[in-house]
Amino acid sequence: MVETDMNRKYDPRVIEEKWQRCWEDHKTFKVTEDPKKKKYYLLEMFPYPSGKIHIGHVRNYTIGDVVARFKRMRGFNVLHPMGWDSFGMPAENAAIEKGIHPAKWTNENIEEMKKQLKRMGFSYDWDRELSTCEPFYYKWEQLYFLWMYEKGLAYKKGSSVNWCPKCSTVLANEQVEQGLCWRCHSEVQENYLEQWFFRITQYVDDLLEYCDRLGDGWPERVLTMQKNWIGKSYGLEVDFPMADSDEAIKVFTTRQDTLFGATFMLIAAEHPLVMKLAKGKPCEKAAMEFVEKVKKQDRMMRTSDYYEKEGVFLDAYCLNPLTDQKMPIYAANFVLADYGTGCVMAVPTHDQRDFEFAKKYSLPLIVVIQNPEMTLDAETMEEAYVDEGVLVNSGQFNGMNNMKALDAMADYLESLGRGKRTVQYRLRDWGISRQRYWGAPIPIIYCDKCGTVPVPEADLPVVLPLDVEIKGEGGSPLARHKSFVETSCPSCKGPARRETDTMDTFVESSWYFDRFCSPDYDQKPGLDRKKMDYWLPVDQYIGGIEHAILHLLYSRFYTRVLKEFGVLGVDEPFANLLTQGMVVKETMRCKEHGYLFPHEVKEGKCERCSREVVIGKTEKMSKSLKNVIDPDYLIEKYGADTARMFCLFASPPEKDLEWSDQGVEGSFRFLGRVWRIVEDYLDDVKDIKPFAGKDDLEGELKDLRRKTHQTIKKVTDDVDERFHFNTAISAVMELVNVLYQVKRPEKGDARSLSVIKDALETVVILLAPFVPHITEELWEKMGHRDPLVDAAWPAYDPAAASEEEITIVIQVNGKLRGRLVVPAGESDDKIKELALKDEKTGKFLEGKKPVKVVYVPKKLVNIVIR
RNA sequence: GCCUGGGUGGCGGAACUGGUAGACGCAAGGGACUUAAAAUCCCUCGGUCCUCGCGGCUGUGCGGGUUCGACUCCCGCCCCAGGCACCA
Repeated sequence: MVETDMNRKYDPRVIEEKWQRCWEDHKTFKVTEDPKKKKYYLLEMFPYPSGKIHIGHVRNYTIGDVVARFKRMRGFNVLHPMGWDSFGMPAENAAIEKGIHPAKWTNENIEEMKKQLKRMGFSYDWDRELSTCEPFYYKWEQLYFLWMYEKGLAYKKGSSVNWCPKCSTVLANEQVEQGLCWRCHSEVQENYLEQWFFRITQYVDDLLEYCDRLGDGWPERVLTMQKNWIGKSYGLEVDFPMADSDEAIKVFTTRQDTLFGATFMLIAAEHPLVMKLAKGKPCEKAAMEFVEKVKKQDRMMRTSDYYEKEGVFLDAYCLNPLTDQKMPIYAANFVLADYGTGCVMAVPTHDQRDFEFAKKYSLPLIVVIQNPEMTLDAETMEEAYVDEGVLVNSGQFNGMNNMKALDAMADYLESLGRGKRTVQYRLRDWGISRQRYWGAPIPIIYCDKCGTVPVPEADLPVVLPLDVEIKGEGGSPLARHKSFVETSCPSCKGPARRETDTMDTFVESSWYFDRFCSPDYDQKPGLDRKKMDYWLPVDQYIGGIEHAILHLLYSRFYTRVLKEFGVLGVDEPFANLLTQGMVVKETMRCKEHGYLFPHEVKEGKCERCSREVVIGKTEKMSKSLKNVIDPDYLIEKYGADTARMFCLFASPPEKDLEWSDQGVEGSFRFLGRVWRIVEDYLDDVKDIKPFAGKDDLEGELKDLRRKTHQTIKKVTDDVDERFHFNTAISAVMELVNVLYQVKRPEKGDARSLSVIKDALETVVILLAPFVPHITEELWEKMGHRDPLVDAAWPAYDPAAASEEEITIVIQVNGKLRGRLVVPAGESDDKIKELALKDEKTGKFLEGKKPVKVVYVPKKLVNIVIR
């Protein structure tokens, strides 16, 4: 059959669908454990099924797919799964707004997004697909909860939460906007609720310590963020005796060196001690009002600027344990109740907050660290002195450097029995209770007689009932669901109530990567240890920087818990982490119609009113700014390969990707260029074997062969070691450019054509991980029966890649003055000699004698003159 | 305020341990093909000066320094992005 021009044109739609079907039919990406092969577990952060994939997903998953396909070609047994983080609030909101059941909404979204992911040609083993909202999944999470409860790793305690009285539900911090509920704008209250917690603090030192061991595989900044979040600080607990009783106030400080300068005491407003001290005194009323005010202030804190430091005197005194000086006690709005002991010794001379407070309430100041540059005077100071210096007014410690005195003073206080070295952390236990419907039920039953009773393992899963009424108000739908709530006590069989809180969705995402290793395993404990041992840890994890702290920290914690249960055997879940940048695009707005979608702009004018469009800042793509690109549209117009190509080529993965329509066009053009050069040679090279590399070549063909092997090396290094796909692709572009430059050999010139064929095949193979469809098609056209996806990654031949001539740069005093082309094997002495004799360079020597000649082998000669 | 990144042509970005700054792509300009256009293929492309050369000077946020030689290392400063933010 004669091929017409039509079916020889690059038509992405046809070939992409063809190969996607082929991969699906052959289950190409299905993997099983194979002890003979080296495993490679590649994972991208699974998506929340919000409806459609966005460009951020396209980028994230394309990066992962390149690595997965590359590793596969390198002979690894690659696990590359995909699933759905399918519990969460948007589903509940959709239910409230549109009256669709969360389950229906979620599953429809999954359906749609799965179609889109398949259309991108990602190499997932879909047989391992999981969805966290299925009982089949969360059943095991409930089991781990029971085990954690047993070990005291899960516990219940009272804690304060953001509470919206109208919606009668708890709000996450990010759902409180300027102290108001994000949905109904009622004033958010502080509410004290019994909540479930995971004791993450039990592993705090281990989590911190391993930050350093993860060193090579994780980005530095993620580790610093985690370390800061954990916030370990070494200090001292010091007792401050009350002036008129035997009791004492305990404070935590890291600055015992300033203790002689502590002139008053501060207590967090919410601290019970505040009302205890004020009780029955004239200040009681003022104290109570103050506490109420601060509680409200606290809600505003996140969104407002610094608020003023305020306090109220509690008409009580304690004593400085070293000077016995009387210290007035204040309740203050800026002291944190849940850090340290909730009480703070105030040193106004050396702490800016304390300084401001002291000025406001005219409290005494004593300088205890003297500034070596300029003598400090407590009377005239305008701000606290917070740098290093020499101790003064500090008894036997006078004259010491304050940093050096830290240990000495700790020893002294410990010897007096008034202090004790301790460690404090910023990290708190992880509150996992959510007063919401669309989440995994917490497997606990409350009985009036027996108290808190865990659901017996045999009764798991506690299935989330689907027949609920979901309204915006009136609290959790679960709490209103009679047949769910009303149950019998597992221990006394009497009437009992179920826990109606569900778990934070971060719990599901803390172990999904484990479940991917044995997604169908239906025996206790839901994870098959043999498979865990084969696949874990994840060799490469890829996702957005927005999860740098919470998701990654929780996953690290959960891994430790599961290890303790013997469910798996690794210390850390993710050996290597790549955090990819955001996708950004310029914003466009019209004076009349506000932000505009790209399709609403026609030739720089607003489609509706023909006004000039103003190009705004480049920002992260978001629906509200309308600077979005629809992946479906891209695929429709250019195909998945072009979309992938652009995401990879425009910038390295860790940087932000700036969207450019012209850049997409360029990527499409390049693929067309590859397609045409292969098509062009196809008839001539179809039956020719690629050049095998024994006989000598000359001229252009030798250059082409050299370039071919240099490209293999460059692409291999860029992809394998650095994940720099943009430079890898430009290397292939260079090779393609050379192919276009080469003079076309005669039809019968088999030897020359074999070199061309080798170059063409190399282009196709090297591009395979990036653009799998077009390359698979071209591979087939070139006469291959076995699919490219299973082809071996080429090895480069160092001999073929080596240059026979090298260019030596000649510098005079570090300035480029000339070039020298010499045979690669030329001796150093000869090169130096040639450089010194060089005519052009000679002009710049001004007849002077070189003082020195620097020679960098195979690179340059620098002649130094005075 | 503190902690991370990062400032390179008109633009996105290269330059891996100090050794030819600007690979590759986009945009722009020119040429070939075409009746014409599109598509395609080829060439030019940091600035500046002139004697247009295989040319000189200059140029990687700014100011210093180290070095034979600095986009790269050190010190000081400016700007941008992100994270944390009263943690005692």
